[in-house]
Amino acid sequence: MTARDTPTPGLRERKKAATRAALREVAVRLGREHGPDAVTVEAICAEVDVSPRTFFNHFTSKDDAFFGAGPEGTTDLTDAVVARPADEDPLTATAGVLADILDTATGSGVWHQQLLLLREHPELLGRMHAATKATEAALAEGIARRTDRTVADPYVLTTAATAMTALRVAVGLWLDHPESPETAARDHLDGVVALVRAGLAPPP
Amino acid sequence: MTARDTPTPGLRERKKAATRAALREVAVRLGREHGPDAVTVEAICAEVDVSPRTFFNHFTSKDDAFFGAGPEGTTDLTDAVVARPADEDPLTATAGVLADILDTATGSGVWHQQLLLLREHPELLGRMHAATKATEAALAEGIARRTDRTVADPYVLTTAATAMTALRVAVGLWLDHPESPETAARDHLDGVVALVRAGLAPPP
DNA sequence: CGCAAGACTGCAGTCACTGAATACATAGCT
DNA sequence: AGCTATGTATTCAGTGACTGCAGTCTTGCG
Repeated sequence: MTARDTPTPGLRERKKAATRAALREVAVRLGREHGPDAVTVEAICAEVDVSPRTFFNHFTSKDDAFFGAGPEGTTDLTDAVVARPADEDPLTATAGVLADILDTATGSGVWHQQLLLLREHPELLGRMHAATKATEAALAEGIARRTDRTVADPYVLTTAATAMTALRVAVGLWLDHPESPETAARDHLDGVVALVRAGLAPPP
Repeated sequence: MTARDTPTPGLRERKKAATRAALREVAVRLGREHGPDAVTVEAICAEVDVSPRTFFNHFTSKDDAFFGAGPEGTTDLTDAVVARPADEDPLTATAGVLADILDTATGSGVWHQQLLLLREHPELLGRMHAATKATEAALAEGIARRTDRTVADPYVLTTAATAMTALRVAVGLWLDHPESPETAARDHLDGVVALVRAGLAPPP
């Protein structure tokens, strides 16, 4: 969904990506072991064997290491929404894009660890909000183009915000039900979206 | 909505509350003037004439001074949702509670300043997320009691989350339209809720 | 008045984070 | 292969958020 143009991005960039991934993995693991606050940047860097300064060349803050904020293009999201089948209404199209992301994300082991870290230490939730907001803005942009409206339009804003909320609720449900198979995350999203589509009418 | 039990809480507590309020006010004002990062705790304390150590006796972090996190009871919210007229569906009842809060909040001058600070410096949004999450949980509890369900129920979670999202979008719209009178915040919320109730169906 | 509690202060220390100068490896060109 | 330009990692020095501790002063109460 991000970049399909670089089959071999060059040794230099590969090494950079490797250290970045190593830093994130160690950060998440240590965070789950001892709690995020108890983990110092120095400790993370010691395990990866890089200097603390290098850490901040990769991540703008310690928290950035915990949840990706990696090179996930937000403009791609806008295009993805626009590229959805024309017969889908805005909510369906947006939810579809999020569902696709969910399918690819559930395959990542680090992603699950990140979610568990978030669940165990809710104080980190706030830090992730920035990334969520960027995603929401990208979705709003796509919805705006699709419906020939502006990004300040109440309908556009509400739909984008609600879609992100649905994703959040769905992921929460998915985490709360570890008994179901991993592919169920998308199903949760579908269920939540169905509730929204019904106008949140009280069920029988 | 919070405490109506202490007519005169004693001189000591009044002075404490006064310094706390002074710290918050100065923090918000300086934050809007120079940006949150450029404002040092030392500068805030210098203006209020207390030691920096005292600052951290009142607020756990510098950001805590920017948005209240004051003694706003969350249990009251749960009761408020339950106490709504029985003929209202869950979404209506929840939105009604939020609308009431909105009405009282719009009267506060500091509240508006805090919102403007948030709008001008979105990186602070994340720090407020914790408070939002607590509010959402309280709403979910109320909805659960109202509908005779559990707080883990997808419908309950989705409704509470969507209501909070609606509030967020409505406040955003309100801030974007300073030309309308102050009482319009509630109207924005009504509009957003109406969109949700329609299942976010694409408008003509 | 005298005493206990609590709010405030100063100090020392840790750690997140930044800018600048530098060493080093890689990429691209000849 | 050799040379150069570019980007990455490192070292160093410094700022500022935040904490624990020990001690002072004010307030509340008997």
